Amino acid sequence: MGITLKELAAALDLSPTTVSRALNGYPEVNEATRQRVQLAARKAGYQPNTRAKGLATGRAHAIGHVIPLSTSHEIVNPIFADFIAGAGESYSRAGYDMVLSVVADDAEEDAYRSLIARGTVDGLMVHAPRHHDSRVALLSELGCPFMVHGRTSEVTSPYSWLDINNKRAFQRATEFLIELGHKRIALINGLETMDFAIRRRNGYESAMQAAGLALDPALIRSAEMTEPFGYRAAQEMMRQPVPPTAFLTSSMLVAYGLRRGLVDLGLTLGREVSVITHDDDLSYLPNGGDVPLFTATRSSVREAGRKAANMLLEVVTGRAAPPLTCLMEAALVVGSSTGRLRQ
Amino acid sequence: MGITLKELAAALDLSPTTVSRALNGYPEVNEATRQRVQLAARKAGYQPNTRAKGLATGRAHAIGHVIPLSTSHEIVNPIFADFIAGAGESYSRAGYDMVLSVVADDAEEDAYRSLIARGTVDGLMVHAPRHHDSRVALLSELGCPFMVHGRTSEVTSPYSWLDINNKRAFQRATEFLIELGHKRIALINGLETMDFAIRRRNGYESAMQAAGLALDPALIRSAEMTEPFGYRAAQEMMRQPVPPTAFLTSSMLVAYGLRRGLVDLGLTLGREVSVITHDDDLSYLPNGGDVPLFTATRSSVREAGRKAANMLLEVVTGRAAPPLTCLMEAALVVGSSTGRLRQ
DNA sequence: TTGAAAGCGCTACCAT
DNA sequence: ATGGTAGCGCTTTCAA
Repeated sequence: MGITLKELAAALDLSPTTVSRALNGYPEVNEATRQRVQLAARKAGYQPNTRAKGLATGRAHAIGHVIPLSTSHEIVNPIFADFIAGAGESYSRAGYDMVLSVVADDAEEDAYRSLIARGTVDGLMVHAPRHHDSRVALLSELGCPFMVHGRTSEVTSPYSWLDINNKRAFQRATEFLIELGHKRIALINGLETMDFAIRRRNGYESAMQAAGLALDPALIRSAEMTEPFGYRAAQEMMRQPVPPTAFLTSSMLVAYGLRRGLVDLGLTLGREVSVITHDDDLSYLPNGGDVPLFTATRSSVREAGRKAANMLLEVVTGRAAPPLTCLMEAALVVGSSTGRLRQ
Repeated sequence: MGITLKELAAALDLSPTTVSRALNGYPEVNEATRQRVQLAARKAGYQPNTRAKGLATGRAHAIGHVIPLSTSHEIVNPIFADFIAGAGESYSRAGYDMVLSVVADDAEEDAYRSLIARGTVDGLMVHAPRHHDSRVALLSELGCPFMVHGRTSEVTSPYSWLDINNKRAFQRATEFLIELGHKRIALINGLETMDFAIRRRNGYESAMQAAGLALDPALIRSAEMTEPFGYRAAQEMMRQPVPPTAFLTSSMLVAYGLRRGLVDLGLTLGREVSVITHDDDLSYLPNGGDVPLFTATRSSVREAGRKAANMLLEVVTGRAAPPLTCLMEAALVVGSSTGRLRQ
């Protein structure tokens, strides 16, 4: 370990009280004393013991993130990882620690309870909310500050959240494809137990209906967003009697699977079939026309993580009163030839 | 919060001492008393305060992972996320917390120092070791138990690590391609400041040299493992006077870029050009012949995380004395048509 | 088998 | 402006 406050005080021939005050910026300390203390602390490499400080103040200076194991395909999802990275940045900057709790599916609620009851964290971030999600009620009841990345429905009490405007994003993407003349647009959606997937489908359906286009169930598919899912969706849908001319999807992994599936069928992307991805950044492609239409890039997701974490910290430190909410618009990059109609 | 030990003791008309002993499995407690205490604790939802326990015992019951910000392209790397997920599993099971510290590049060493000095963690996991990495010396000096995921060179003191046998893996993959008749094999490697990349190159070079094949610098490229890197490598290499007939690479993202780059050139994967990926699992592809040769799949990386965490816990709890080491062989799936020679 | 009491390192209240 | 002291909630001698 390092040196303790008491030892530091003894070395300076001061009381622990004064040293503590000097280090924590209390005004009643003589400026000369403060300088002396700070210098000595730095020289001795003094760092206050987290646990002792926490015990005395009643705050953990830590924020918890709970990751259920099944969802941990999820952790592999760049969206998820980037969000965590962004949040971690904010915590570090604020002098908070991030506690990640990876637990079995059925132990998720216990994990929240435990983190709170043991006093390990001052606040919690809730990931991947389902359309109906009991965690919001649970955490409200437990009285621990929390922030949801996303939203959930049918919750009576207000709660803090930060979300991408998924409905609007998918609506715009669909409109774009429709303007290009597409009529058979396939939606390769995430699991529709998830709130974000419902919203995306709503956006897609709004745009289709507004354009007077029929909703063909054969063109809508929903599952966990993996590569195999994308691959199979591409293969199976293109083998239908009347295949889609465009695919709209939401995940980098699904998009990879889709593209591979289409290429394996001998189709040329952007000519014979279009793939519009939600979270894919393909701006490195040489042809400007191949820039994707529509992206929630890594940097924007990380930004979301930073922002959500900062909002949570506001609440935790009492600088703001919940609920705090934020609806971010997805970045929209226009000019994609991958949205081009079959010629 | 919850109820405290003292309150629980008062309610049971016992001393805190006895309650503590009963709950922590000390043998000298009357079995009847223990039952009574455990029942009451469960009913009251009692959870010991982490910080108080830590203060009293001197252990944090937490393990730290430090993620430098620049590397946090890295966090997006499925390999990295899966490892964390696996480690998190082990920690949870052992009743340990995982503390993730995301910090600016130049603050990495400080982050380690701080985590240790503040007593926030009992042990540390070191990620993405460079070929020459000062962190091992630092942590050895600080005397904090740690475990490296990977290895580093030129370190005098022994240290604990868990690594994939990268050299052997790439050697075997190269041999496989050579057996298929490939002579111009491109290596699209990770950043060669990283230890794993050096080892992979060594494996590749050994196999090439053993087969009497020349090492063409034009066929070796090294950079951070992103999609754009793969795309550009494919495009540029295939435009050389004598292009490669096969690509050997190490990352899912690079492989995606590579494949897209090749497809954009109008080439057919597995027929005109081969791509062998280290960490890609494409076993979902319908054609058995398209199963990838060579994988460090998500599940195996997660397994590595679990294992590394368990080893670290062994050291932290004093059940084993460092250094603990483990060299895992990469899974090898033979029979890939993506390794097929140009026909 | 149980309990009293002294800390762990820090903060915060009450004095001076 | 500085110091004494009582905890925060738990574990751990030492006694009984």
